[in-house]
Amino acid sequence: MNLKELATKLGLSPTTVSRALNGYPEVNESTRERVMAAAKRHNYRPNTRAIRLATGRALAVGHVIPLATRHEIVNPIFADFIAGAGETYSRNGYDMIMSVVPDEAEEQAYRDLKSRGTADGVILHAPRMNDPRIPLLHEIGIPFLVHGRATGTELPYSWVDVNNRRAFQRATEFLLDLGHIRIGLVNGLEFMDFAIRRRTGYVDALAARGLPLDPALMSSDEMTEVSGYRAASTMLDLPESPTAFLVASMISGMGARRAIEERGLKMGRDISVIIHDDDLSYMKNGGDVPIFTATRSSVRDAGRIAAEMLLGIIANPGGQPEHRLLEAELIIGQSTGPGPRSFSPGTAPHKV
Amino acid sequence: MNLKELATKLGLSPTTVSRALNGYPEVNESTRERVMAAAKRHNYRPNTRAIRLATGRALAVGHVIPLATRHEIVNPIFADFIAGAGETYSRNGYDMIMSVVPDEAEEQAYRDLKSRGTADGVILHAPRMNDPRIPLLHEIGIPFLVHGRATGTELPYSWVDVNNRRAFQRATEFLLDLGHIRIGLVNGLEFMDFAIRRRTGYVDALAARGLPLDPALMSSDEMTEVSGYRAASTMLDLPESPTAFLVASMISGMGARRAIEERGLKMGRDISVIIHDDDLSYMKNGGDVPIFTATRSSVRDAGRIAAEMLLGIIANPGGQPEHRLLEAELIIGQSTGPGPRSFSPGTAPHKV
DNA sequence: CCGCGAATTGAAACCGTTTTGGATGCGCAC
DNA sequence: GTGCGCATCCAAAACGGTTTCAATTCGCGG
Repeated sequence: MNLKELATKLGLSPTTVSRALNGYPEVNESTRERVMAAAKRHNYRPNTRAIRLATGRALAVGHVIPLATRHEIVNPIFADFIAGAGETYSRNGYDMIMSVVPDEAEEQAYRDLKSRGTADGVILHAPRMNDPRIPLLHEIGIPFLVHGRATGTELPYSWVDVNNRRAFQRATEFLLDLGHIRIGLVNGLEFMDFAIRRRTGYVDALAARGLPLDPALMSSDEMTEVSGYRAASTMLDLPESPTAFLVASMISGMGARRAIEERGLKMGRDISVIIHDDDLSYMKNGGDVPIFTATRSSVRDAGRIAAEMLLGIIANPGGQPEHRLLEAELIIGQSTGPGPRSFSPGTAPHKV
Repeated sequence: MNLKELATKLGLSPTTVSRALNGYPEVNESTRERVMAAAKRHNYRPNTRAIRLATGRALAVGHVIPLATRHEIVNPIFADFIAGAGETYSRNGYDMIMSVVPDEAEEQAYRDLKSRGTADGVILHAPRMNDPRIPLLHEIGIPFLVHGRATGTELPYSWVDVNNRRAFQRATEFLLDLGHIRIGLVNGLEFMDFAIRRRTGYVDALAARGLPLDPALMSSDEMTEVSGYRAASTMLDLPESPTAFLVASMISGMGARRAIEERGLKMGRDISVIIHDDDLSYMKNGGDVPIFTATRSSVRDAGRIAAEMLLGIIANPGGQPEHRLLEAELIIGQSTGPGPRSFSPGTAPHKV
C-alpha cells in the first residue's frame, strides 16, 4: 500500500494525502480525518526510501567504529552509550547506522557517510589528544557531536563529556580527607582524553595539599581486569605501598580488588579503593549498598543527551557549538575507610 | 556531483554511465575506462538514497534491541557480535541499522522495518524458549537469522549457534575426569535458550556417570559479578560443598573467584572453576596462559558468520533454512586442578 | 546491394514520496 | 457585477539513480 494507491482509494490526489498525513494546514479538517482513518485502516506506512530521496535528508545518524587494534577501550561502555542514543533516535524517527570498518578505512567511512547521503550527522567516539577526526569532520562538512573532548584541538566543536578532572579531583580529596597519603592511580591509557583529565584531577588534588607526586604510584594501561590486577600488585609490593587506589573503571577495579585480597588484605578496611563507575546496565556496582566507592556518571544518559544535542545541530546547522559537561556523583560504598593519617595524633584531618 | 552531471561532463547519457559503473557487459571497454576515470577524478559517489529507491532494496540489515528490563543479558556480548557482523556488512556495502525500542514496541519495530522498507533482513538476538518473535518474523515475511536457537519452536528458521550443550557436557566430563564429584553449576537465566542447553549438557554428563543431581548445586541468575559471587558463596557454605564450579560467563566467574578467595581457598588448587568464554575483545581471559579454564567460542566470529548467512538469505530468499553449529574449544587454564576422587585409592579415573 | 545480428548507446519510464505552482470555487466588500 | 482573498485541492516537476525498450552503427554473408 503506497501513497498513490491510498490516494485513488480515497478519490484524492497524492498531494493532498501527503499533506493531510504530514499535518500541513492547507487541508480541510474533515478531509484530513478521512485520510488519517484510511491510512490507519490500510495501515499505510510511507516508504522511507522515497521520503529520504524526496526530502534529501537521510533521517539517520552514523556511528563509525574503527575495528582497531585498540578499540577495546570503547567497547565495554559502547553498548550502553548506544542504548541511550538509540532510544532517542527511535523516538525522533531517526535510524542509527553503525559502520564497523578497518582502522585505515575510518576516514573514508566518514566521507562516504556524507557524500553518499547515508547520514545527516555523526557521533564521534573516544576522542584522543589532538584527534585528527575533528578537523576531518569539519572539512567534510557533516554535523557532528563528540562524546568526550579532544585536548589540543583548536577548532570549535560540540561535545558532551563527564567532568573527569573534577571527578578524580574530588575522589582524591575524599581519600586525603580519610587520611590516606599514598594513593595509587590506576588509570586508562593516557592518549585517551578522559584519562589525561582524570590524571590532572588526581595531580591537582595532591598538589593542592602540598603532597609530592610519586611516579611509582601512577600507572596507565588498558582498563581490563588483568591490567588492573597487575598495576595494583606492583604498587602493593612497593616498599612504601599505597593505602588507597583510584581506579579508572569497574573492571580494572575488580582486578585491583583481586590483588588486594590475594595479599590477605581487605578492601575497605586495609586498602581503600575508588573506581569510576559508568553505571553500565550489565555491570552494576552492587545494589542499594555499592560495593565500590565510586565516581558515577551514567554513560547511557550521556548517550541520550548526545543524541538529542546532535539532532538539534542537524535541525539547525548554523548554530553555535554546544557543550554539556556532566558532573559525576561521588557514591560512597564499602571499599573506602580511614587511612593511616586519621590515626596519627596531632594531625588534624583536612576540612572538606 | 551526481550521475547526470557526470554524464553531461562526459558527453554520455546517464544510462551508459550507470551501466559502465555497475559493470554491465554491454558497454564498450574504452568507454567504461573513461567513465571510471572520470568518476574517480570527480570522486563521484552514487547517492544511496536514490539507489535504494530505484532498486527497491534497503541495502541494510536491522538489529532490534528491546530496551528491556532484562536485556542486560545481551549487552556484554552484544558489542562484539555487532563488531563481527558490522565488519561483514561494510565489506558488502550494507548498512547496519540498530533500533533501540521500548520493550512493548518491539513487534512494531520489526513490522516497520519491513513495511517502511528500512531493512532487507534482520538478526534476532537472544532467543528465548518458544520465542514469539520467530512466528512474528515469519508472518511479516522478512528474511531473518537467529543468533542462537529457540527450544520449542516448530517453524523452520535459519540460525547460527554455539553447541552449548556439548560445551558444558565436555566441561563437566573434564571436571569429573579430574576427580571432582560435587560440581556446582552457576548458570545464566534459564528462560534463555543457551542456558537451558548448558544445563542439559551438565545434567547429561552427570547422568552418564551415574551421579546424582543435587538441586542445591544448581543456580540460575543473571550473569553479573555479584550474582556469581552470591551463587558460589551459597554453595561453598553448604555442609557438603562443591569442589568445582561450572560458570556461565567470565563476569560471573570473577564473582565466583571472589567467593572462593574470600574463604581463604585458592582457585585451581582447592576449587576448580570452568567458565564459558565468549572471547570478548575487552575482556580477555588472560594472555598466553588463560586464567580460567574455559569453553571458548568467539562471539565476534559468530557475528561475522551470522551476517554472511543473512546476506545469503537476502540474496536468495527462496532457499532452505541454513544452520551453523559452532563448537566451543576447551581451553585449559589455571583455574582447574585435581579433585578429591583422584586421591582416593582404588578409584580409577575415568577415561576421557 | 540488402538484410541481419552484434555491439553500443540513448530516451524515457519508473521507484514513492515531497513540493512547486497553479487551479477552482466561494464569500464578501465595493 | 467585479475583484479579491481565502480555503481547498490537484497536476506535474522534482529527488538521483536503474531499467526497459528502442535506435544507431557497423561488419559481413548471401
